[in-house]
Amino acid sequence: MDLALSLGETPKPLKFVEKAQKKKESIGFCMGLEGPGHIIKGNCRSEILVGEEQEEEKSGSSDPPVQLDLLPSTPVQDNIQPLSQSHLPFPWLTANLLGEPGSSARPETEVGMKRGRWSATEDGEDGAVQSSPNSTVSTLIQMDIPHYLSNIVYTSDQRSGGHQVSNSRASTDEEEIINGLNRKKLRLSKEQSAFLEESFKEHTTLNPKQKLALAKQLNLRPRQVEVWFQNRRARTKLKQTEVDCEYLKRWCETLTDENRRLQKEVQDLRALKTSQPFYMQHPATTLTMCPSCERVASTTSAAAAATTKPRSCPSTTTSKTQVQAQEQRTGSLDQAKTTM
DNA sequence: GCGCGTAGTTTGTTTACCTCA
DNA sequence: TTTGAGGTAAACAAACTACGC
Repeated sequence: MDLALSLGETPKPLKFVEKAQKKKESIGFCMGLEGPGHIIKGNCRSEILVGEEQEEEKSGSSDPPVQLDLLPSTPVQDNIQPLSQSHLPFPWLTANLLGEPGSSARPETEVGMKRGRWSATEDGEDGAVQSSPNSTVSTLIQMDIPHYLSNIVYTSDQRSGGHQVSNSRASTDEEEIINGLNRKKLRLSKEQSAFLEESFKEHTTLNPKQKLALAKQLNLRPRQVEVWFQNRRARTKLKQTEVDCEYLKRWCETLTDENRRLQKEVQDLRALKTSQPFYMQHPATTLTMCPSCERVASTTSAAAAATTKPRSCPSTTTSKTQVQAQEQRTGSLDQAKTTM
């Protein structure tokens, strides 16, 4: 993102900000400082919602900000409030995020925000910065988001922390044209991704209700949630395909080895056959392999026609002479092998 | 015709690596 | 030799399109 950030200078006004200001809309693209040297930036949600999204906005216009806490240290599941609404699409989805009518005093939900501020504790990743008051680099994003999530302000680290800011994608086509972009792509925050992953574990597909609830909870558009699930399913399938391919590859190698071994055995038997005229006294001999013991045995064509199982197979009823013949053949084969 | 899912594609972001001053 | 800036390619993910059911 190319933002002209400079300390001590007045940032260039953005066209769409100006435009929104003229419209007396809260566009929510905020820049500021969070302590000395703390650059604060972020593109805030300013979106002309249509259809159901617009309805959502209207429905919760007076609600206080929702505190989300996606801190890894506070697993979502551990903070699940007992579901008062059994119809909630996800067990870890707390009811207060669904914008209950008349519920002005919502309990806090722990999804990464505390008092409307992302904690963004992304420790463990190369130089990830905690967005604490002591952090040197943090991004404070104030999002002008739907009213049911209004006043949410969260911090997120910058590049070092990986995916951040991103949130609150939501410019209209008009704005995108203004910004010279046909398509804006903003990365979801780690918290959002983690939350979506959790929900994906529960359901790989979403019904409209679940999609809306998730979108609300994560402050994303339903379309974003939908796309995320689509891509997630695609990734899962791709991964599974790779695993299957790997398995088939190994299986193919095994079969190739087995085939090579058997061909070698056939070759040995043929060599034995030519070196021992004893076999020539017999009528047409067929080499067959017992599927159970994988032993190769020679049988007459009549016997082979009668059964596919070699008569020398230990698993079958064998006569004394057959065993002796097998032993004789085996011994000859071993002898032939040692002389090779 | 609408809604949804999938496959394939496009595009923006991140990151590692390299070069050079 | 070290360091930081800048360029580049690969990998990844978000978003889109076309198509089928």
